[in-house]
Amino acid sequence: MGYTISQVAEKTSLSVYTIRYYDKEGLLPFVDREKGKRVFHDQDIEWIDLICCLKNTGMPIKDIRTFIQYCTDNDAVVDKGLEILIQHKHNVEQQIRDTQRSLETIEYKINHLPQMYKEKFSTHH
Amino acid sequence: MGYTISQVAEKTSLSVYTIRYYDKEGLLPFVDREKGKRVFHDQDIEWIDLICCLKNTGMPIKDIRTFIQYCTDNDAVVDKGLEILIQHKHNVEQQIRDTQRSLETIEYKINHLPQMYKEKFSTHH
DNA sequence: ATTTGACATAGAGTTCACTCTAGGCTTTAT
DNA sequence: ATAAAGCCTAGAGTGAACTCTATGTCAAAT
Repeated sequence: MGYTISQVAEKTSLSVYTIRYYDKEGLLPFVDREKGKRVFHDQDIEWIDLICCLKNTGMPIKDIRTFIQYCTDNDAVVDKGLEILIQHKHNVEQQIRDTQRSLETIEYKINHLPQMYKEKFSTHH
Repeated sequence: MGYTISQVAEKTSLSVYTIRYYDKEGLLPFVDREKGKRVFHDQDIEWIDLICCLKNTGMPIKDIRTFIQYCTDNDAVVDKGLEILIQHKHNVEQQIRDTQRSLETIEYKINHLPQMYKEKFSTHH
């Protein structure tokens, strides 16, 4: 019943340091304490998974904090949290499109590298 | 014939500071000088575009430097540059898949946020 | 002739997201 | 009873990628 910080570190592949850092930064206001020690439950892991997703898709820590604050404040504000999540979803979709465009450019450059090389660096010109 | 640093800044939407920084970091060894001032040509812009693509897809500066060094050394090593580019292409493809998975998680969480909220924060439990 | 503007360098400062150290407490094993 | 392991906090340190400041040069405009 309840995980220690190092068990959560294993489960989430975050370091213990990072989890404490996230807590310090206000990302984990929902974590319980027992005699000063953090005790994590399954729902907490779900929240941390979401936090990791947001981080991995480029949301800065302070925006994640804002999101979590909206979610923990009260029912009225959870909608604002939802709004942030939906907006971020659109950002990530755009991000995928941008990365795909970069990928196309990289593929193009792979095919044209010898030529780019010649034009610029060949002793021949 | 040839662009100034601020013209290149406009074209690439990098700042003048960033371009100088990249040069300092050895990313732009191909840029000519005239009386101490950098003079950029169209091929240089193509190289800078590639550099931006690599940066935007998460390649660290020092790896970009290595790549550029391979490309500028001599014909024998340009193949090594090509190899790096192809490897990076695979990384980016993986990165897109990862981001798509994160996106799916975010979509799932959007649908389950009210429930996650209730389970953890509702006064009712 | 002087002022303005764009360029240059060296190096300091900033921000972000960790990552680690020092020092302390508490439970468990020997 | 002492040592080891695992938790805690506060705060210092790190590395990446800029971003800016100070200072200086030089060419063109007034």
